[in-house]
Amino acid sequence: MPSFYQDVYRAVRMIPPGRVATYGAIAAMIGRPMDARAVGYALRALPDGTDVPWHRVINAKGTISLKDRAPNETSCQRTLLEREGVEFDARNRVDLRRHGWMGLLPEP
DNA sequence: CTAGTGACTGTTT
DNA sequence: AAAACAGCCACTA
Repeated sequence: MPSFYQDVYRAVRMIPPGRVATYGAIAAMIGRPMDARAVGYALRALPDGTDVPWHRVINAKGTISLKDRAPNETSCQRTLLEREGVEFDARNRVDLRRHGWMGLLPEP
């Protein structure tokens, strides 16, 4: 099992409720500032029913990815975030200035 | 090993 | 503001 996946999952798990983190933030948190893409890949392979709150991970623009994959899934993610307390604007975008969670603690 | 792909990002048109 | 380009990393064929 690649440690990269475990690192990503661990970082996502420590995201507090009501907050969202960008792929870049997760990548930087695990010590790889330019691995945002790989982070997305790791989350993509994540199975349903996992303990990892993958719905709290969004792209840097504050929008939900997967737009070209399945509108159903994106809607589910938006609903989950709203339930957590995250507010979306008219364009389905999150205000990262308010809900954007900065790792605050870089891992050694 | 090389080549192609992708839940990304920052810079440049 | 939106679209295009290039860069980085992990995975698959």
